[in-house]
Amino acid sequence: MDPSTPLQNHILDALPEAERARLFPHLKLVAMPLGLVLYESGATLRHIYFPTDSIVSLLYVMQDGASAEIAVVGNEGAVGVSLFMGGETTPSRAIVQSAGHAYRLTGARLKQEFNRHGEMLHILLRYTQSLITQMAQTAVCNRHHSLDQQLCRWLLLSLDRLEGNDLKMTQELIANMLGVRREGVTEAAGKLQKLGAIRYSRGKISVLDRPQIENLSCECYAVVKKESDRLLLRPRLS
Amino acid sequence: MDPSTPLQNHILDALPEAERARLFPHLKLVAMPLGLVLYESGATLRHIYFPTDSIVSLLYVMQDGASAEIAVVGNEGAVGVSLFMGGETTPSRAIVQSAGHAYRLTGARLKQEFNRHGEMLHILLRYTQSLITQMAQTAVCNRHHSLDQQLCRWLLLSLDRLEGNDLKMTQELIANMLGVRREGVTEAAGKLQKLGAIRYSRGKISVLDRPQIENLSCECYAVVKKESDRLLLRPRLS
DNA sequence: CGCGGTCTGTGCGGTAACGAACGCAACAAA
DNA sequence: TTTGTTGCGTTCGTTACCGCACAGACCGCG
Repeated sequence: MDPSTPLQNHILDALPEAERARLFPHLKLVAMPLGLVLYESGATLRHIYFPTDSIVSLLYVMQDGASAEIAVVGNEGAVGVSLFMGGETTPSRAIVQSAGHAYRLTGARLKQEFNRHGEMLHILLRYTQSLITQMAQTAVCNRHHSLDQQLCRWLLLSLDRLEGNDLKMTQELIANMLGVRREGVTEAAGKLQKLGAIRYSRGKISVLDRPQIENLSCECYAVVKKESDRLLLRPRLS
Repeated sequence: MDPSTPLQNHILDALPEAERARLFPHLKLVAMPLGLVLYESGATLRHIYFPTDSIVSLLYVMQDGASAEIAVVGNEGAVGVSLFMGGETTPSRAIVQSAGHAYRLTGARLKQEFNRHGEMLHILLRYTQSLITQMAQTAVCNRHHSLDQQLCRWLLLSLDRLEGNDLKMTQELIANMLGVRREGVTEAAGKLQKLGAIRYSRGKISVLDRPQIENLSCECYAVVKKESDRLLLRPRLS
């Protein structure tokens, strides 16, 4: 493959030619099967991952086994920011939520590139800020919004990171992500289905009416989306 | 004042002699009165603040006026990380939660120092990671833990950033931070008072039995504290 | 075809937090 | 001393979500 073809990951694609060429030989395209754990809470990260057509959830799992999603990462970002932030580990778990692929880079190579203080550094830092926004909004959303609204937000976040309008996802798994009961998801999803906004059966959800979902969602989705676009799509600042 | 005296802000104090000396002439010690808004949602940041004896809350305020605290910053950190992360703004508000002082640095000077890629960069990035941890844990806590537990967590976070065991804070303000009703705080605080863990009246809270508060708190406080210590107190890595 | 596992639907009692309203006490200013 | 303000306490009905239990529906497989 030619180093100049798009890699389908926004961060890699945003790199200037020289940096991309330098990095390219060290990128390894790997499969990301559903449920694969990229890193565990507290475990030292070996690689950073740049998803292409996969989605990864950053999940916090509590002592009693309950869990909550902190953020979701797709082809707009990277998994393993603590590698270049300096901490090497985080108290959360990264798990593949939608199967696909990702480019993988060893921690050492990443730090090498990061320490050249080129565009890679700035892009990664801006991405990290958008990740921070997503986490902050998740906190707010968990505090104030209903399960129905949160489900809509979650569907939209996933949809934005996928081709097409279908996602393979059981209600049980969604419940794990949102940190709620499976029955709660059944009920909320049932409402959406009655409204004709989605259709689902046995682990496959088809979004039929995205505008309606956006309407039913809380402001959190829009805030994150807007901030994310501002940080990552707009022409470089400073 | 001599540039080598401790400044009572962990980030500044952790800088090597040379960087501290370079920065010192540009630091301005400013008063931080209760309620002062350091920046509004979406507004361009002019300065970065390094609190000494003050505490700043990062608060998200929703369209309908409801609010939720995202993180809290004291003398362990800095307010305005989006300046060096590259985004210049954030969708949250920074408001002084406990009066005191802070060192202030213009955004331009900060970026100048940051772009020298010295120790300042690494310290700020590690601090940012600890901030990320705090936000993530806030999200989890909002999802799964009771108001009582969250109040305990909040008290501990504040105590860690203050001298002594008293905090000036009405139940109404605490409710704003936690994003709950004032009555809920009254009830939770009443329980703590009955247990002899705290005493309060008219905006002054005295913590009498900190170990008990730690006991009643959820795991979230300990997780954040531990990760924060790891990132900021331990000898420099890599 | 029948069997077993996975996924979804539903119902029921329990509870934590909500919204609203009101009362009271401490303090400050007039 | 009165009056207004601020901070705290309490009550009541409502609601969203929980935990549990079980039933049906769909799918793959022998």
